[in-house]
Amino acid sequence: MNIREKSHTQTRAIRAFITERISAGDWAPGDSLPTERALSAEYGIARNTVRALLHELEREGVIVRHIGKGTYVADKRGNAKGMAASGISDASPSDIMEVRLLTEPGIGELAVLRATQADFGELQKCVERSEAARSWREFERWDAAFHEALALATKNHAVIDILKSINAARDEAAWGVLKKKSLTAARRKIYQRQHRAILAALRKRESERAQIAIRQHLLAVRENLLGY
Amino acid sequence: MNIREKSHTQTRAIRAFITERISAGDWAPGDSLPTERALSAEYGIARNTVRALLHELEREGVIVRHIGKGTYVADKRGNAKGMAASGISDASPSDIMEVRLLTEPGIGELAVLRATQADFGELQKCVERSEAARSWREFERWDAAFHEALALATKNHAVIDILKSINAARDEAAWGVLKKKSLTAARRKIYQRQHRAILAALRKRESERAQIAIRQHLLAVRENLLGY
DNA sequence: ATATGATGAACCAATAATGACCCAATGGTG
DNA sequence: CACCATTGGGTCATTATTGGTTCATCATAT
Repeated sequence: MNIREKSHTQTRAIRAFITERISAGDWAPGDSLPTERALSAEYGIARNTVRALLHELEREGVIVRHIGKGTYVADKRGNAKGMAASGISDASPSDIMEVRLLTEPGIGELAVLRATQADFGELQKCVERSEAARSWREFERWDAAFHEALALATKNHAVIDILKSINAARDEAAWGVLKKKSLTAARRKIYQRQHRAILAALRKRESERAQIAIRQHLLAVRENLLGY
Repeated sequence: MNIREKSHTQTRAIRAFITERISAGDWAPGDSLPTERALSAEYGIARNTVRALLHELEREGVIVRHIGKGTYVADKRGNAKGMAASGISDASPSDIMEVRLLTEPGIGELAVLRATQADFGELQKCVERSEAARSWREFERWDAAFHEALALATKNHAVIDILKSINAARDEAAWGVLKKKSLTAARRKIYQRQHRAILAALRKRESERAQIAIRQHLLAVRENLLGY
């Protein structure tokens, strides 16, 4: 294939060439395409021209691009497969907190009904580890583990999978700054007390109290995270 | 296998390589993996990068790590394969109905707050199409669409994704028999009335009534589907 | 001559990866 | 018992890569 013919409409030919390589499976969905600079060099056209091209493809939903990461062939729904298989995408921190408030009290209700001693042990471990955490990141991880253990205690696979999705979404980049800023030492203390309160209510099989405790905890988290 | 390409998004390839060696039995369950520092040297990537990799694998339950001891291939749950495509797997019809009862009333609450006229139109369309359906399969599809439209009305991406997961799970094989058997003409009539009741409550922005209507509907579905 | 598209280069912003350094738990060894 | 090497846990500043942006300039067709 020879594309070396400097004409104004040359872009079209190259565009067709690239879409062909994509639809031919040469570049599979989820895969990353060569970088703009690489394409520019490979085809001997200016990077600006490549960019104009890719911009079109992006608008058509054929590809997805991210600064600092690369260009990916869009799959069924525009997830680059580089990221976590979370099942939840495009969700804002506000969205996530809302859905947590929606689901987690109910999860507590089920957990009260079905939790075993082993589940309580796991929850206890999470509480202790989170209290021993020496960094906000580590605290975050054990906090997430606590809420996941709560879901595991329900013995409901659908509940478990949903909470895993939520945790995965929590773990995504956009949160980083928010979490770090919101996790002061004082707030960690509060969260720890709330975690212990939740666990205590579960242990006593007090459904109502457990739900309220979970709700309070999540409201506190949201308040600190988002300011409302 | 050559991974020496030093692109700055190359850890994915190395990650794949490692999981491959694990699933190939190269590193058997219970065995210890090379140390972080060894892997770092072997693959020519920084130890921090290796750590990020292993951290992912740990979260996915593929490996277990202990300070001072080492990194081990997890031996227990068969999570080694990979994530579920839809986000929810292994969930029984009973699980699904439980999680629907847990979440959908709350979704109704949010929908009351945020639904636009367009959303009402979409819901209306689903109701009418489901009533015009000439097969139980078609009815099912519009019923699922109705509940998804409800989620869309919340404008919360996390809620939407979760309901899509639930719908995907509903659509799986194991349900077929149950659904077909449970969907008598009389029951379809009841469901239709309930859908209309839900939509009416939403239109009047009556949160409490909408939630109750949704709950009633789901209880009826569960009763017909599972007998309790 | 002018309009349009392509070019090249410089710079910005987000992300990935690195290297250097420390801490904490574990298991030996003297 | 004390000490120490090993191993994972974590932080931080820095570098490299990648898409995002802008602008002055050149080339070609009309």
